[in-house]
Amino acid sequence: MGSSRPGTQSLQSRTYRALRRSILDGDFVPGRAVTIRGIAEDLGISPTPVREALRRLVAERALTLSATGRVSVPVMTREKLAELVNARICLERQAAIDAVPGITDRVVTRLVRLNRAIDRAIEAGDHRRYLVTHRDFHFTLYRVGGGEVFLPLIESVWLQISPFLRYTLSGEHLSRYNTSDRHVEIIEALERRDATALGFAVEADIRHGIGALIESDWNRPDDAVAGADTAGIRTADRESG
Amino acid sequence: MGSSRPGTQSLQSRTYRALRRSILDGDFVPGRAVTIRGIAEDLGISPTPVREALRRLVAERALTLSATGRVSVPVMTREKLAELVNARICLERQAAIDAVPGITDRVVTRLVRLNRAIDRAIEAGDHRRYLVTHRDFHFTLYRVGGGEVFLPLIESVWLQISPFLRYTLSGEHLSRYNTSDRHVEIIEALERRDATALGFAVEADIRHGIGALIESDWNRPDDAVAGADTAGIRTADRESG
DNA sequence: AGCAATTATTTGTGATCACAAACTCCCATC
DNA sequence: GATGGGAGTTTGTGATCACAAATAATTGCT
Repeated sequence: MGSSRPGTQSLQSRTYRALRRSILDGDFVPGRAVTIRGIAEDLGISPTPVREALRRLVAERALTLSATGRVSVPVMTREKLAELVNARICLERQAAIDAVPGITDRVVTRLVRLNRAIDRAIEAGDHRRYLVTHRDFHFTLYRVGGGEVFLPLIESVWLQISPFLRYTLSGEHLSRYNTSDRHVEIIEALERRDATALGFAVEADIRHGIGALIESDWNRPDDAVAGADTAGIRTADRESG
Repeated sequence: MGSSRPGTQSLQSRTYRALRRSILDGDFVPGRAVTIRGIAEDLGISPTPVREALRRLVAERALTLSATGRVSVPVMTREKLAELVNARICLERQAAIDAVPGITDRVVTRLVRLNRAIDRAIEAGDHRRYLVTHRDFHFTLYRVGGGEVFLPLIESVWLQISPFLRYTLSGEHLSRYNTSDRHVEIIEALERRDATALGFAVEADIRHGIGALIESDWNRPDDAVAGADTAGIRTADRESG
Protein backbone atom coordinates (compact mmCIF):
# COMPACT_ATOMS: atom_id res chain seq x y z
CA MET A 1 0.00 0.00 0.00
CA GLY A 2 1.02 3.58 -0.21
CA SER A 3 4.11 4.11 -2.31
CA SER A 4 6.14 1.19 -1.01
CA ARG A 5 7.65 -1.42 -3.25
CA PRO A 6 6.61 -4.99 -2.57
CA GLY A 7 8.92 -6.61 -0.05
CA THR A 8 9.75 -3.29 1.50
CA GLN A 9 8.47 -2.65 4.99
CA SER A 10 6.45 0.40 5.82
CA LEU A 11 8.20 3.68 6.34
CA GLN A 12 6.81 4.01 9.80
CA SER A 13 8.14 0.61 10.73
CA ARG A 14 11.60 1.38 9.46
CA THR A 15 11.54 4.74 11.19
CA TYR A 16 10.49 3.08 14.40
CA ARG A 17 13.29 0.55 14.14
CA ALA A 18 15.89 3.21 13.44
CA LEU A 19 14.80 5.34 16.37
CA ARG A 20 14.58 2.32 18.63
CA ARG A 21 18.07 1.21 17.80
CA SER A 22 19.35 4.71 18.39
CA ILE A 23 17.76 4.73 21.81
CA LEU A 24 19.10 1.30 22.75
CA ASP A 25 22.56 2.26 21.53
CA GLY A 26 22.54 5.29 23.79
CA ASP A 27 22.33 7.98 21.16
CA PHE A 28 19.43 9.73 22.83
CA VAL A 29 20.25 12.19 25.58
CA PRO A 30 17.76 12.35 28.45
CA GLY A 31 15.85 15.60 28.57
CA ARG A 32 16.14 16.47 24.93
CA ALA A 33 13.09 17.09 22.83
CA VAL A 34 12.40 15.07 19.71
CA THR A 35 10.35 16.78 17.05
CA ILE A 36 8.33 15.12 14.36
CA ARG A 37 9.36 17.49 11.63
CA GLY A 38 12.99 17.40 12.66
CA ILE A 39 13.26 13.67 12.27
CA ALA A 40 11.15 13.72 9.14
CA GLU A 41 13.53 16.16 7.52
CA ASP A 42 16.57 14.15 8.53
CA LEU A 43 15.06 11.04 7.03
CA GLY A 44 13.66 12.85 4.01
CA ILE A 45 10.13 11.64 4.58
CA SER A 46 6.84 13.22 5.51
CA PRO A 47 5.88 13.80 9.14
CA THR A 48 3.15 11.15 9.05
CA PRO A 49 5.21 7.97 9.50
CA VAL A 50 7.52 9.71 11.94
CA ARG A 51 4.59 10.71 14.08
CA GLU A 52 3.43 7.12 14.32
CA ALA A 53 6.89 5.80 15.05
CA LEU A 54 7.26 8.31 17.87
CA ARG A 55 3.87 7.51 19.29
CA ARG A 56 4.74 3.86 19.30
CA LEU A 57 7.92 4.57 21.23
CA VAL A 58 5.90 6.67 23.64
CA ALA A 59 3.51 3.77 24.10
CA GLU A 60 6.48 1.56 24.91
CA ARG A 61 7.66 4.16 27.42
CA ALA A 62 10.89 4.72 25.54
CA LEU A 63 9.93 8.38 25.08
CA THR A 64 7.62 10.61 27.04
CA LEU A 65 4.83 12.82 25.82
CA SER A 66 4.47 16.14 27.60
CA ALA A 67 1.10 17.69 28.30
CA THR A 68 1.55 19.91 25.28
CA GLY A 69 2.24 17.01 22.96
CA ARG A 70 6.00 17.39 22.91
CA VAL A 71 7.94 14.18 22.69
CA SER A 72 11.17 14.02 24.65
CA VAL A 73 13.68 11.58 26.06
CA PRO A 74 12.64 10.86 29.64
CA VAL A 75 14.84 12.03 32.47
CA MET A 76 15.77 9.34 34.96
CA THR A 77 14.97 9.64 38.64
CA ARG A 78 16.26 7.51 41.46
CA GLU A 79 12.80 6.15 42.20
CA LYS A 80 12.19 5.27 38.59
CA LEU A 81 15.56 3.58 38.24
CA ALA A 82 14.91 1.50 41.34
CA GLU A 83 11.58 0.45 39.88
CA LEU A 84 13.14 -0.37 36.53
CA VAL A 85 15.74 -2.54 38.22
CA ASN A 86 12.99 -4.35 40.10
CA ALA A 87 11.05 -4.83 36.87
CA ARG A 88 14.13 -6.17 35.14
CA ILE A 89 14.72 -8.66 37.94
CA CYS A 90 11.11 -9.83 37.95
CA LEU A 91 10.80 -10.27 34.24
CA GLU A 92 14.24 -11.43 33.25
CA ARG A 93 14.57 -13.95 36.03
CA GLN A 94 11.32 -15.53 34.95
CA ALA A 95 12.28 -15.34 31.26
CA ALA A 96 15.60 -17.02 32.02
CA ILE A 97 13.92 -19.75 34.04
CA ASP A 98 11.42 -20.33 31.26
CA ALA A 99 14.32 -20.70 28.86
CA VAL A 100 15.96 -23.58 30.75
CA PRO A 101 13.96 -26.42 29.16
CA GLY A 102 14.89 -25.17 25.69
CA ILE A 103 18.57 -24.65 26.38
CA THR A 104 20.90 -26.56 24.08
CA ASP A 105 24.68 -26.77 24.01
CA ARG A 106 24.56 -24.69 20.89
CA VAL A 107 22.92 -21.83 22.79
CA VAL A 108 25.41 -22.08 25.61
CA THR A 109 28.28 -21.97 23.14
CA ARG A 110 26.87 -18.86 21.59
CA LEU A 111 26.48 -17.22 24.98
CA VAL A 112 30.08 -18.02 25.81
CA ARG A 113 31.16 -16.44 22.55
CA LEU A 114 29.03 -13.36 23.22
CA ASN A 115 30.47 -13.09 26.69
CA ARG A 116 33.97 -13.02 25.23
CA ALA A 117 32.83 -10.32 22.82
CA ILE A 118 31.58 -8.32 25.80
CA ASP A 119 34.95 -8.64 27.51
CA ARG A 120 36.71 -7.51 24.37
CA ALA A 121 34.42 -4.50 24.08
CA ILE A 122 35.13 -3.55 27.69
CA GLU A 123 38.85 -3.99 27.18
CA ALA A 124 38.77 -1.83 24.09
CA GLY A 125 36.65 0.75 25.88
CA ASP A 126 34.15 0.50 23.02
CA HIS A 127 31.01 1.83 24.60
CA ARG A 128 28.66 1.12 21.73
CA ARG A 129 29.98 -2.34 21.06
CA TYR A 130 29.56 -3.15 24.72
CA LEU A 131 25.92 -2.15 24.64
CA VAL A 132 25.22 -4.19 21.51
CA THR A 133 26.91 -7.37 22.67
CA HIS A 134 25.57 -7.09 26.21
CA ARG A 135 22.06 -6.71 24.87
CA ASP A 136 22.60 -9.61 22.49
CA PHE A 137 23.75 -11.83 25.36
CA HIS A 138 20.64 -11.26 27.44
CA PHE A 139 18.10 -11.46 24.67
CA THR A 140 19.69 -14.54 23.16
CA LEU A 141 18.96 -16.22 26.46
CA TYR A 142 15.45 -14.85 26.87
CA ARG A 143 14.46 -15.69 23.31
CA VAL A 144 14.94 -19.39 23.98
CA GLY A 145 11.82 -19.51 26.12
CA GLY A 146 9.68 -18.48 23.20
CA GLY A 147 8.14 -15.53 24.87
CA GLU A 148 5.83 -13.44 22.77
CA VAL A 149 4.71 -12.00 26.08
CA PHE A 150 7.87 -11.57 28.12
CA LEU A 151 10.15 -10.29 25.40
CA PRO A 152 8.11 -7.16 24.61
CA LEU A 153 7.80 -6.38 28.30
CA ILE A 154 11.53 -6.77 28.82
CA GLU A 155 12.27 -4.70 25.74
CA SER A 156 10.10 -1.92 27.08
CA VAL A 157 12.10 -1.87 30.30
CA TRP A 158 15.38 -1.85 28.43
CA LEU A 159 14.20 1.02 26.27
CA GLN A 160 13.48 3.00 29.41
CA ILE A 161 16.89 2.31 30.91
CA SER A 162 19.00 2.75 27.79
CA PRO A 163 19.16 6.56 27.59
CA PHE A 164 20.32 6.57 31.19
CA LEU A 165 23.08 4.04 30.57
CA ARG A 166 24.80 6.64 28.43
CA TYR A 167 25.92 8.38 31.58
CA THR A 168 26.94 5.37 33.55
CA LEU A 169 28.69 3.13 31.09
CA SER A 170 31.06 5.68 29.68
CA GLY A 171 34.67 6.18 30.63
CA GLU A 172 35.90 4.49 33.76
CA HIS A 173 32.46 3.13 34.62
CA LEU A 174 32.66 0.79 31.68
CA SER A 175 35.42 -1.23 33.26
CA ARG A 176 34.44 -0.77 36.86
CA TYR A 177 30.93 -2.04 36.65
CA ASN A 178 31.47 -4.70 34.05
CA THR A 179 29.06 -7.57 34.31
CA SER A 180 31.26 -10.30 32.95
CA ASP A 181 31.62 -12.18 36.23
CA ARG A 182 27.90 -12.51 36.67
CA HIS A 183 27.54 -13.64 33.11
CA VAL A 184 29.89 -16.48 33.89
CA GLU A 185 27.57 -17.48 36.73
CA ILE A 186 24.67 -17.41 34.30
CA ILE A 187 26.52 -19.63 31.86
CA GLU A 188 27.51 -22.09 34.55
CA ALA A 189 23.94 -22.36 35.77
CA LEU A 190 22.83 -22.96 32.19
CA GLU A 191 25.38 -25.72 31.69
CA ARG A 192 23.94 -27.46 34.73
CA ARG A 193 20.39 -26.66 33.58
CA ASP A 194 19.91 -25.33 37.10
CA ALA A 195 16.91 -23.02 36.95
CA THR A 196 17.15 -21.88 40.54
CA ALA A 197 20.82 -20.96 40.29
CA LEU A 198 20.11 -19.27 36.97
CA GLY A 199 17.44 -17.13 38.56
CA PHE A 200 19.81 -15.98 41.28
CA ALA A 201 22.58 -15.35 38.76
CA VAL A 202 20.33 -13.20 36.59
CA GLU A 203 19.13 -11.28 39.61
CA ALA A 204 22.70 -10.75 40.81
CA ASP A 205 23.76 -9.63 37.34
CA ILE A 206 21.05 -7.00 37.16
CA ARG A 207 21.28 -5.87 40.75
CA HIS A 208 25.03 -5.46 40.77
CA GLY A 209 25.32 -4.24 37.21
CA ILE A 210 22.82 -1.42 37.28
CA GLY A 211 21.54 -1.38 40.82
CA ALA A 212 24.98 -0.42 42.07
CA LEU A 213 24.79 2.71 39.98
CA ILE A 214 21.77 4.10 41.76
CA GLU A 215 23.94 5.86 44.30
CA SER A 216 26.66 7.04 41.93
CA ASP A 217 26.88 10.49 40.38
CA TRP A 218 24.70 9.70 37.41
CA ASN A 219 22.99 13.06 37.25
CA ARG A 220 25.59 14.59 35.01
CA PRO A 221 24.84 17.65 32.90
CA ASP A 222 23.82 17.16 29.31
CA ASP A 223 26.76 18.95 27.80
CA ALA A 224 29.03 16.11 28.90
CA VAL A 225 27.87 14.11 25.93
CA ALA A 226 27.56 15.10 22.30
CA GLY A 227 27.08 13.64 18.87
CA ALA A 228 23.63 12.21 19.27
CA ASP A 229 23.12 11.82 15.53
CA THR A 230 25.20 8.72 15.00
CA ALA A 231 22.34 6.95 13.32
CA GLY A 232 21.26 9.93 11.29
CA ILE A 233 18.76 10.98 13.91
CA ARG A 234 18.74 14.54 15.05
CA THR A 235 17.49 15.42 18.47
CA ALA A 236 16.52 19.03 18.79
CA ASP A 237 17.64 20.98 21.80
CA ARG A 238 15.05 21.52 24.44
CA GLU A 239 16.46 24.20 26.65
CA SER A 240 18.88 26.45 24.86
CA GLY A 241 19.87 30.06 25.19
CA MET B 1 -3.45 22.62 18.46
CA GLY B 2 -5.53 21.32 15.63
CA SER B 3 -9.19 22.06 16.07
CA SER B 4 -9.46 21.18 19.73
CA ARG B 5 -10.81 23.56 22.31
CA PRO B 6 -8.53 24.40 25.18
CA GLY B 7 -8.93 21.96 28.02
CA THR B 8 -10.09 19.23 25.69
CA GLN B 9 -7.79 16.32 25.20
CA SER B 10 -6.68 15.24 21.78
CA LEU B 11 -9.01 13.18 19.66
CA GLN B 12 -6.50 10.40 19.38
CA SER B 13 -6.20 10.24 23.14
CA ARG B 14 -9.92 10.05 23.65
CA THR B 15 -10.21 7.45 20.92
CA TYR B 16 -7.46 5.42 22.53
CA ARG B 17 -9.15 5.59 25.89
CA ALA B 18 -12.50 4.55 24.48
CA LEU B 19 -11.03 1.60 22.64
CA ARG B 20 -8.98 0.60 25.61
CA ARG B 21 -11.94 0.60 27.91
CA SER B 22 -13.90 -1.45 25.42
CA ILE B 23 -11.13 -4.01 25.35
CA LEU B 24 -10.80 -4.16 29.12
CA ASP B 25 -14.56 -4.48 29.47
CA GLY B 26 -14.56 -7.44 27.17
CA ASP B 27 -16.32 -5.90 24.21
CA PHE B 28 -13.70 -7.05 21.74
CA VAL B 29 -14.04 -10.53 20.36
CA PRO B 30 -10.78 -12.37 19.66
CA GLY B 31 -10.14 -12.91 16.00
CA ARG B 32 -12.15 -10.02 14.74
CA ALA B 33 -10.61 -7.35 12.60
CA VAL B 34 -10.77 -3.68 13.48
CA THR B 35 -10.58 -1.22 10.65
CA ILE B 36 -9.42 2.34 10.86
CA ARG B 37 -12.17 3.72 8.68
CA GLY B 38 -14.82 1.68 10.45
CA ILE B 39 -14.04 3.11 13.83
CA ALA B 40 -13.53 6.57 12.39
CA GLU B 41 -17.02 6.49 10.91
CA ASP B 42 -18.57 5.26 14.13
CA LEU B 43 -16.92 8.07 16.04
CA GLY B 44 -17.55 10.64 13.33
CA ILE B 45 -13.90 11.63 13.05
CA SER B 46 -11.20 11.34 10.44
CA PRO B 47 -9.06 8.21 10.13
CA THR B 48 -5.93 9.98 11.37
CA PRO B 49 -6.50 9.93 15.14
CA VAL B 50 -8.02 6.47 14.94
CA ARG B 51 -4.94 5.16 13.20
CA GLU B 52 -2.73 6.44 15.98
CA ALA B 53 -4.97 5.11 18.72
CA LEU B 54 -4.91 1.68 17.11
CA ARG B 55 -1.16 1.74 16.68
CA ARG B 56 -0.77 2.61 20.30
CA LEU B 57 -2.90 -0.34 21.33
CA VAL B 58 -0.85 -2.52 19.01
CA ALA B 59 2.30 -1.26 20.70
CA GLU B 60 0.79 -2.23 24.05
CA ARG B 61 0.00 -5.67 22.63
CA ALA B 62 -3.70 -5.18 23.14
CA LEU B 63 -4.23 -5.63 19.40
CA THR B 64 -2.16 -7.36 16.78
CA LEU B 65 -0.98 -6.10 13.43
CA SER B 66 -1.02 -8.63 10.63
CA ALA B 67 1.64 -8.71 7.96
CA THR B 68 -0.71 -6.85 5.63
CA GLY B 69 -1.30 -4.06 8.12
CA ARG B 70 -4.65 -5.30 9.33
CA VAL B 71 -5.38 -4.71 12.98
CA SER B 72 -7.25 -7.43 14.80
CA VAL B 73 -8.04 -8.70 18.27
CA PRO B 74 -5.45 -11.36 19.09
CA VAL B 75 -6.53 -14.95 19.46
CA MET B 76 -5.44 -16.61 22.66
CA THR B 77 -3.33 -19.74 22.71
CA ARG B 78 -2.58 -21.98 25.63
CA GLU B 79 1.10 -21.11 25.56
CA LYS B 80 0.40 -17.42 25.47
CA LEU B 81 -2.09 -17.62 28.31
CA ALA B 82 0.41 -19.53 30.44
CA GLU B 83 2.96 -16.85 29.75
CA LEU B 84 0.52 -14.08 30.54
CA VAL B 85 -0.32 -15.71 33.85
CA ASN B 86 3.38 -15.94 34.66
CA ALA B 87 3.85 -12.30 33.73
CA ARG B 88 0.93 -11.29 35.90
CA ILE B 89 2.36 -13.18 38.84
CA CYS B 90 5.83 -11.68 38.40
CA LEU B 91 4.69 -8.12 38.02
CA GLU B 92 1.70 -7.94 40.31
CA ARG B 93 3.36 -9.73 43.19
CA GLN B 94 6.19 -7.22 43.07
CA ALA B 95 3.79 -4.31 42.66
CA ALA B 96 1.80 -5.49 45.66
CA ILE B 97 4.92 -5.89 47.76
CA ASP B 98 6.09 -2.43 46.75
CA ALA B 99 2.73 -1.08 47.88
CA VAL B 100 3.01 -2.36 51.45
CA PRO B 101 4.97 0.60 52.88
CA GLY B 102 2.35 2.99 51.55
CA ILE B 103 -0.66 1.06 52.74
CA THR B 104 -3.01 3.00 55.00
CA ASP B 105 -6.20 1.94 56.73
CA ARG B 106 -8.03 4.10 54.27
CA VAL B 107 -6.76 2.00 51.37
CA VAL B 108 -7.64 -1.24 53.14
CA THR B 109 -11.15 0.04 53.79
CA ARG B 110 -11.54 0.88 50.15
CA LEU B 111 -10.34 -2.55 49.10
CA VAL B 112 -12.82 -4.17 51.46
CA ARG B 113 -15.58 -2.10 49.91
CA LEU B 114 -14.45 -3.02 46.41
CA ASN B 115 -14.35 -6.67 47.38
CA ARG B 116 -17.96 -6.47 48.50
CA ALA B 117 -18.82 -4.84 45.20
CA ILE B 118 -17.16 -7.74 43.41
CA ASP B 119 -19.24 -10.21 45.39
CA ARG B 120 -22.40 -8.32 44.57
CA ALA B 121 -21.51 -8.32 40.87
CA ILE B 122 -20.93 -12.06 40.94
CA GLU B 123 -24.16 -12.63 42.79
CA ALA B 124 -26.05 -10.54 40.29
CA GLY B 125 -24.32 -12.28 37.41
CA ASP B 126 -23.30 -8.89 36.10
CA HIS B 127 -20.38 -9.73 33.89
CA ARG B 128 -19.34 -6.20 33.05
CA ARG B 129 -19.63 -4.91 36.57
CA TYR B 130 -17.52 -7.79 37.78
CA LEU B 131 -14.76 -6.90 35.34
CA VAL B 132 -14.80 -3.24 36.33
CA THR B 133 -14.77 -3.79 40.09
CA HIS B 134 -12.27 -6.62 39.89
CA ARG B 135 -9.92 -4.43 37.88
CA ASP B 136 -10.46 -1.55 40.28
CA PHE B 137 -9.56 -3.78 43.23
CA HIS B 138 -6.23 -4.83 41.80
CA PHE B 139 -5.14 -1.50 40.43
CA THR B 140 -6.15 0.34 43.59
CA LEU B 141 -3.65 -1.85 45.37
CA TYR B 142 -0.90 -1.54 42.76
CA ARG B 143 -1.27 2.22 42.48
CA VAL B 144 -0.23 2.66 46.11
CA GLY B 145 3.36 1.75 45.31
CA GLY B 146 3.68 4.72 42.99
CA GLY B 147 4.70 2.78 39.97
CA GLU B 148 5.18 4.70 36.79
CA VAL B 149 7.05 1.63 35.62
CA PHE B 150 5.08 -1.32 36.91
CA LEU B 151 1.60 -0.02 36.24
CA PRO B 152 2.01 0.32 32.46
CA LEU B 153 3.56 -3.12 32.27
CA ILE B 154 0.72 -4.64 34.26
CA GLU B 155 -1.83 -2.78 32.18
CA SER B 156 -0.31 -4.19 29.03
CA VAL B 157 -0.69 -7.71 30.36
CA TRP B 158 -4.28 -7.07 31.39
CA LEU B 159 -5.07 -5.70 27.95
CA GLN B 160 -3.78 -8.91 26.44
CA ILE B 161 -5.84 -11.11 28.72
CA SER B 162 -9.08 -9.12 28.65
CA PRO B 163 -10.49 -10.22 25.28
CA PHE B 164 -10.01 -13.80 26.39
CA LEU B 165 -11.85 -13.30 29.68
CA ARG B 166 -15.01 -12.76 27.68
CA TYR B 167 -15.19 -16.49 27.15
CA THR B 168 -14.32 -17.60 30.62
CA LEU B 169 -16.11 -15.23 32.92
CA SER B 170 -19.53 -15.56 31.37
CA GLY B 171 -22.35 -17.71 32.59
CA GLU B 172 -21.60 -20.33 35.18
CA HIS B 173 -17.89 -19.57 35.12
CA LEU B 174 -18.53 -16.24 36.76
CA SER B 175 -19.60 -17.86 39.99
CA ARG B 176 -17.44 -20.94 39.84
CA TYR B 177 -14.12 -19.24 39.44
CA ASN B 178 -14.80 -16.23 41.56
CA THR B 179 -11.72 -14.79 43.19
CA SER B 180 -13.31 -13.37 46.30
CA ASP B 181 -11.68 -15.82 48.69
CA ARG B 182 -8.20 -14.95 47.52
CA HIS B 183 -9.02 -11.28 47.76
CA VAL B 184 -9.81 -11.82 51.42
CA GLU B 185 -6.36 -13.31 51.85
CA ILE B 186 -4.89 -10.25 50.16
CA ILE B 187 -6.78 -7.94 52.47
CA GLU B 188 -5.75 -9.87 55.58
CA ALA B 189 -2.11 -9.74 54.53
CA LEU B 190 -2.44 -6.01 53.99
CA GLU B 191 -3.96 -5.48 57.43
CA ARG B 192 -0.93 -7.19 58.92
CA ARG B 193 1.39 -5.29 56.52
CA ASP B 194 2.83 -8.71 55.76
CA ALA B 195 4.61 -8.37 52.43
CA THR B 196 5.53 -12.03 52.14
CA ALA B 197 2.00 -13.25 52.80
CA LEU B 198 0.70 -10.60 50.41
CA GLY B 199 2.97 -11.88 47.67
CA PHE B 200 1.71 -15.41 48.11
CA ALA B 201 -1.91 -14.24 48.24
CA VAL B 202 -1.56 -12.28 45.02
CA GLU B 203 0.11 -15.21 43.33
CA ALA B 204 -2.61 -17.56 44.52
CA ASP B 205 -5.30 -15.17 43.37
CA ILE B 206 -3.88 -14.99 39.86
CA ARG B 207 -2.97 -18.65 39.57
CA HIS B 208 -6.30 -19.97 40.77
CA GLY B 209 -8.37 -17.26 39.18
CA ILE B 210 -7.12 -17.47 35.63
CA GLY B 211 -4.58 -20.24 35.69
CA ALA B 212 -7.30 -22.73 36.47
CA LEU B 213 -9.00 -21.81 33.22
CA ILE B 214 -6.11 -22.89 31.05
CA GLU B 215 -7.47 -26.40 30.81
CA SER B 216 -11.12 -25.53 30.44
CA ASP B 217 -13.03 -25.30 27.18
CA TRP B 218 -12.14 -21.72 26.48
CA ASN B 219 -11.79 -22.10 22.74
CA ARG B 220 -15.41 -21.44 22.03
CA PRO B 221 -16.57 -20.30 18.60
CA ASP B 222 -17.03 -16.61 17.99
CA ASP B 223 -20.75 -16.73 17.33
CA ALA B 224 -21.34 -17.53 20.99
CA VAL B 225 -20.95 -13.86 21.77
CA ALA B 226 -22.44 -10.83 20.10
CA GLY B 227 -23.05 -7.16 20.61
CA ALA B 228 -19.48 -5.93 20.64
CA ASP B 229 -20.44 -2.30 20.13
CA THR B 230 -21.51 -1.49 23.63
CA ALA B 231 -19.20 1.50 23.77
CA GLY B 232 -20.04 2.67 20.30
CA ILE B 233 -17.18 0.73 18.77
CA ARG B 234 -17.84 -1.41 15.78
CA THR B 235 -15.69 -4.40 15.07
CA ALA B 236 -15.78 -5.54 11.50
CA ASP B 237 -16.07 -9.19 10.69
CA ARG B 238 -12.91 -10.87 9.64
CA GLU B 239 -13.93 -14.06 8.00
CA SER B 240 -17.32 -13.91 6.41
CA GLY B 241 -18.84 -15.31 3.31
C1' DA C 1 -22.91 -26.77 -9.60
C1' DG C 2 -17.89 -26.11 -8.60
C1' DC C 3 -13.83 -23.58 -9.37
C1' DA C 4 -10.60 -20.28 -11.23
C1' DA C 5 -9.78 -15.75 -13.13
C1' DT C 6 -11.22 -11.08 -13.24
C1' DT C 7 -13.34 -6.97 -11.67
C1' DA C 8 -14.85 -4.04 -7.87
C1' DT C 9 -14.51 -2.52 -3.31
C1' DT C 10 -12.34 -1.93 0.87
C1' DT C 11 -8.41 -0.62 3.48
C1' DG C 12 -3.78 0.89 5.05
C1' DT C 13 -0.04 4.20 3.85
C1' DG C 14 2.08 8.36 3.26
C1' DA C 15 2.01 13.15 1.62
C1' DT C 16 0.06 17.73 1.98
C1' DC C 17 -2.56 21.43 4.00
C1' DA C 18 -4.77 24.51 7.41
C1' DC C 19 -5.13 25.81 12.00
C1' DA C 20 -4.19 26.86 16.63
C1' DA C 21 -1.41 26.26 20.59
C1' DA C 22 3.13 26.52 22.29
C1' DC C 23 7.58 28.13 22.09
C1' DT C 24 11.39 31.52 20.90
C1' DC C 25 13.29 35.71 20.44
C1' DC C 26 13.42 40.48 20.83
C1' DC C 27 12.60 44.79 22.68
C1' DA C 28 10.61 48.05 25.74
C1' DT C 29 10.02 49.16 30.45
C1' DC C 30 11.01 49.47 35.23
C1' DG D 1 20.40 44.25 34.56
C1' DA D 2 16.24 41.72 35.19
C1' DT D 3 11.53 41.20 33.89
C1' DG D 4 7.25 41.26 31.31
C1' DG D 5 4.81 41.60 26.98
C1' DG D 6 4.27 40.97 21.90
C1' DA D 7 5.51 39.59 17.19
C1' DG D 8 7.35 35.78 14.57
C1' DT D 9 8.38 31.00 14.29
C1' DT D 10 8.02 26.32 15.31
C1' DT D 11 5.31 22.33 16.22
C1' DG D 12 1.54 19.00 16.98
C1' DT D 13 -3.14 17.85 15.35
C1' DG D 14 -6.52 16.37 12.40
C1' DA D 15 -8.63 16.38 7.78
C1' DT D 16 -8.23 15.21 2.97
C1' DC D 17 -6.31 13.11 -1.09
C1' DA D 18 -3.96 9.78 -4.14
C1' DC D 19 -2.15 5.34 -4.60
C1' DA D 20 -1.41 0.52 -4.29
C1' DA D 21 -2.08 -3.75 -1.98
C1' DA D 22 -5.35 -6.83 -0.16
C1' DT D 23 -9.83 -8.55 0.26
C1' DA D 24 -14.48 -9.36 -1.46
C1' DA D 25 -17.67 -10.02 -5.19
C1' DT D 26 -18.66 -11.39 -9.66
C1' DT D 27 -18.25 -13.31 -13.85
C1' DG D 28 -16.97 -16.93 -17.05
C1' DC D 29 -15.60 -21.52 -17.98
C1' DT D 30 -15.67 -26.47 -17.48
